[in-house]
Amino acid sequence: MTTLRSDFLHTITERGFFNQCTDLDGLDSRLSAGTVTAYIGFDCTADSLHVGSLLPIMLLRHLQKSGHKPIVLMGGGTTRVGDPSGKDEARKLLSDDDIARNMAGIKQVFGKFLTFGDGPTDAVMVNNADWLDQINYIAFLRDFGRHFSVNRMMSFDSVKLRLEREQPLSFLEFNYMILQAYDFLELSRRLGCALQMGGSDQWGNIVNGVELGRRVDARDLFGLTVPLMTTASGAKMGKTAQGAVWLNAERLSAWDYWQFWRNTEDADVGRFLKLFTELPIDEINRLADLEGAEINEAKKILANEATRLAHGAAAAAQAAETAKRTFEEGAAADSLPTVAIPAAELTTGIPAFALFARAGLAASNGEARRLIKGGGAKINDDAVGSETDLIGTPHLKDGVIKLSAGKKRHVLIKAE
RNA sequence: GGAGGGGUGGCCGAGCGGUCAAUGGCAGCAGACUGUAAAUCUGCCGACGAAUGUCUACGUUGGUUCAAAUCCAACCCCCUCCA
Repeated sequence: MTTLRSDFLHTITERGFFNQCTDLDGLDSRLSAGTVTAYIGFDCTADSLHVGSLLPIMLLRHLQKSGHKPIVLMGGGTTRVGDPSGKDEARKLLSDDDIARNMAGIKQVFGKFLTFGDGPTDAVMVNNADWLDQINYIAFLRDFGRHFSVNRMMSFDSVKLRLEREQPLSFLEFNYMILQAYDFLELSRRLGCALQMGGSDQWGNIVNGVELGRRVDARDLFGLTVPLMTTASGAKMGKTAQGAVWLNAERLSAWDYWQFWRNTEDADVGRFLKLFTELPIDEINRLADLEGAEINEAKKILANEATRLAHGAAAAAQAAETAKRTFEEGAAADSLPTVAIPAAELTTGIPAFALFARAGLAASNGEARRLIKGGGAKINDDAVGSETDLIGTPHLKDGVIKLSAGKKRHVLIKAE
């Protein structure tokens, strides 16, 4: 890789975002010459995005910060088809209502990371349902279908892998890449968009769009992908026991979000700092070189920075403070997740297993019993003797009862 | 349309009349060791119940049987080959 002149490409390669590009030199020149408009598409398959989407979101953020214009494309239309990339099975079809609801949830996330508006480098959000829903089948086939070679489409991983594994691929899904290619063309026509970015699994879809633009409009379009994120031990990024690591506070509290980053594997700290914070590279290198227990300092900084971006400085500071009180001082920080129980019930006392289940520390009474039998449950930092012990008013300390499941999961019980 | 094969717990995958809440692996939870890490080792891992236990589960619906995930029938879905 030779020297890159544009700030954007320089930054993202340095920070580990770069996977591949259709024409790196050409893109570099274009970015150096002036403002470039670029887009990334997002599925509307859930009502929030999760950490898996954070990489492309950060990419758009860097794009905007280096003086270019990001477009967030909501896949309101394409979600109705379903992207087969990287999947062995067709996703179940979502209803239009679901899609609309999901889109509303996702929109909230972007406001934290990008500046929206009407200015030349302000981000805009568009929905591909706006044009895909209008398509006339025959006209579309004649105008664009002829530019796609089925032979070629079969060679793209999203299709090829499915066929090789003898997994079914419906014609509906087969069309996905054509629609995504068409999106790029539409965006280039409507908004002068010249670059599509996405995860490495989107490469085939992106290339198709670049080619369609050249064939139909003789446009120079570019594609760029970011690597697929996995942790150092090979797990997919952003999935935990409780489910995905959501970016919406409604789906996952800032405290849990902070904890997710705090628990990063050692081997990932440097890489994650580069990708998910905006600290200077020198500082990151220094942090990543910390050894042994010292690297915990780097993890705290990672958690602080990442939480600040998604939930704001105040939430990040509070999470950090709560963590300090809870883990370093062993105290019951009053900002731990709290569950209110009617005072009358506490007076009577609640069996320990039932309390753990109600606090959300166990999914069922049975699981709570197992937790207690296995010695992982604590009340006010003392192991619970028996699952049927009555817990109530006598256990209140400073007005709260601290329940712990293992070392990391804590909940405060308060009377109401 | 014809001939085969298959649908089992979050996933993969055994079981093929009772001893099956169902071997094993993965994932997950907890414990030990550590540093709120990884790796490793140990325990747990359907729901409800203090408990003998009760209930719900092996594509769906019926049937045979004292007894079915296991046998039979119909139906639904998937795969392979043939037309």
